[in-house]
Amino acid sequence: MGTFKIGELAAAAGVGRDTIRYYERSGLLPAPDRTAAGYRLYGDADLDRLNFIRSAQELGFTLEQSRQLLTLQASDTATAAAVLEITLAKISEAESRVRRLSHIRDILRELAEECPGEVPASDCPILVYLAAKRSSRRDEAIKEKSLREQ
Amino acid sequence: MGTFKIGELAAAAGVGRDTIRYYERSGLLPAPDRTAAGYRLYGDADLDRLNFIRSAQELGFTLEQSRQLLTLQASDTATAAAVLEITLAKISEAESRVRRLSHIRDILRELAEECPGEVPASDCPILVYLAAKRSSRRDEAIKEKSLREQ
DNA sequence: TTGCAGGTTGGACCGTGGTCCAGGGTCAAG
DNA sequence: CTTGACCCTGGACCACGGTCCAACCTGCAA
Repeated sequence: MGTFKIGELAAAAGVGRDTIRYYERSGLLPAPDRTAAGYRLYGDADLDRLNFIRSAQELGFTLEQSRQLLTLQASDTATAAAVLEITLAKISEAESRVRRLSHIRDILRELAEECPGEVPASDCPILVYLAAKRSSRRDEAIKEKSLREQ
Repeated sequence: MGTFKIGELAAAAGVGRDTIRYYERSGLLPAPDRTAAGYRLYGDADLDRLNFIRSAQELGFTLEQSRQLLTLQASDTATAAAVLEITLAKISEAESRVRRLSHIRDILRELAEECPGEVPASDCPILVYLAAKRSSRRDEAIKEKSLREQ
């Protein structure tokens, strides 16, 4: 309840001042009122908005998606279905990342288990695996896309 | 068997020419011999090296880690234990990412299930969750570090 | 009045793994 | 001899989510 200068808002929300200005530039926070000297003045709604964004970030939403969610929240014509759509997409993204990471983890676990430790590095099954012909490791083209998304 | 120009090596390895030059700059590939005209000339060992790097990338290793693994492979004093150490670190990284992503996925699934779809967006339980006071959502400081690692 | 903490701006920079471009040189085929 | 495909270099640019900087201005306390 009340108005904050940028440093106060930053402290309240647990982010940096620069982050707040960055969010403003990115269209996540509205341009705030200013004092005569040009200082930004914020209110409780801005703190709520920042907290919303932080919660969304923790759930894996990008800033752009957070922006969309905030827009939906403010809309009086949008329905929950639009929010659900974004959420379902995020769920399947999380699912495929979990699948891919679990797969990697399993391969690494197997290799680590086989590794005796006290042999020369060049005999290490992990390096042998990495040096092996790639012909069998299947469907390169498919995986290529998901390399960025690990 | 044979020597390649950069385009041939790129095609054989399934990467771009620029990627090969980038790897050279980054110390992942040795500076190759050149023709009189300055063209880079590669051999089978370079193709093997590129394939090694690609395999390592698919297992989630960074280029820097790939470089370390290649160095260990080439060393005649290093033991497999050094490779194992890198691998174990990668495994626990994968494990914590899987935990985090699974947690997110579960929260989103729950919220999505509660969402009726045909209500105004602002009544959507997903948005309600994001707008809720953050006080309960625990241990902010701890999570903060892992935000980048999603 | 002076000092210092805070505010302002525009713009550069970070990591990661590339990708693209301009402006040139080279090489083999037709 | 020209055309086109390939090669060279140095440097800019991409996403993403910030972070930091210089150079300046403001507001409050001692």
